[in-house]
Amino acid sequence: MPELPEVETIKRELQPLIINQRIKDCKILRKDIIGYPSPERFCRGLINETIQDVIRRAKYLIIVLSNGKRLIFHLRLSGRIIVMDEEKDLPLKCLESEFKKTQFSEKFEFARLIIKLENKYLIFSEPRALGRVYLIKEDEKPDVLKGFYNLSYEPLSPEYDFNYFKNKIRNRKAMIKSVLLDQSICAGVGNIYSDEALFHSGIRPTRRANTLKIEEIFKLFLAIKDVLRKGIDEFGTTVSDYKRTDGKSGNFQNFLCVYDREGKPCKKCGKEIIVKKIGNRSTRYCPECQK
DNA sequence: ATGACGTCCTGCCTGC
DNA sequence: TGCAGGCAGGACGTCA
Repeated sequence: MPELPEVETIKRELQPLIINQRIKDCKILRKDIIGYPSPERFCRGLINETIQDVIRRAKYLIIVLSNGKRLIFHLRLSGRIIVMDEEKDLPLKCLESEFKKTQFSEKFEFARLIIKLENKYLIFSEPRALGRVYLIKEDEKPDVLKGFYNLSYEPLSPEYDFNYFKNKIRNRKAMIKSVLLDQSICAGVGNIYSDEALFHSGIRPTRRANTLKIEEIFKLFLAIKDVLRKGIDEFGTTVSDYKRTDGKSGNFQNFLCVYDREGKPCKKCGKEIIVKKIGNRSTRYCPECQK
């Protein structure tokens, strides 16, 4: 599941591949992944634009186009962005049938959107079809992107300082795990990095946020930044779906202490890592190290 | 405003 | 072997 470090990795890998490329064509293979505007307006608005930059905001990947337009991807659980060098200069309507039974079939199995650039294809693949793509003009703020406009500061930016974090969480009565998943509090943090940050700060995920002591809030604040930075350094976490643009896996799964480790011994104390549903989300923690 | 919970979606895994 | 059912999970809608 692509969280901040995974999307950051994809962004970095995408930049040298697609910046300055002009969009020649666009084919939507599944209409409901287009979050805004209509599929027809989406394609029309994309063609002939030039890619100026690739940036990231929380878990959103943003392709900045000429004329201030933005192509925004949310990968949700299983979305992938694949760049494929152009083998043949095919019109997009022939592309699928041409490639379906070839060595590229894997890349097209769950393709929901194919964007044809000057000498490559940008493929948005999403088995679970929960991911979304939006195209917005400079002055547009569609309701479907409400969450995007309510994000907190970037957790790795200087503005995301201890005071900001403390003020956001200290009056919350919900369990700290749920609070960390709130994108208006911890933009870009998802299930993996929230569990890991709680482990490293020794806090049990079921604790109510407003019961955390100041020292604990500080430990948690540092741990969030640490796991995110480390996640980026290791090219993200691959446990099931996430792959980099070239199909390679990330490395951070090798450093996980609790996530995906239920039933295994804690790396610190040896006790069994347990899993518990918190707010409909599986949450892993060490009952010994996290109080 | 906040918190708890249901819904979306579909591949994959488990169990009978 | 095959099929049903549950699970994964980010964001958002609904309700109290």
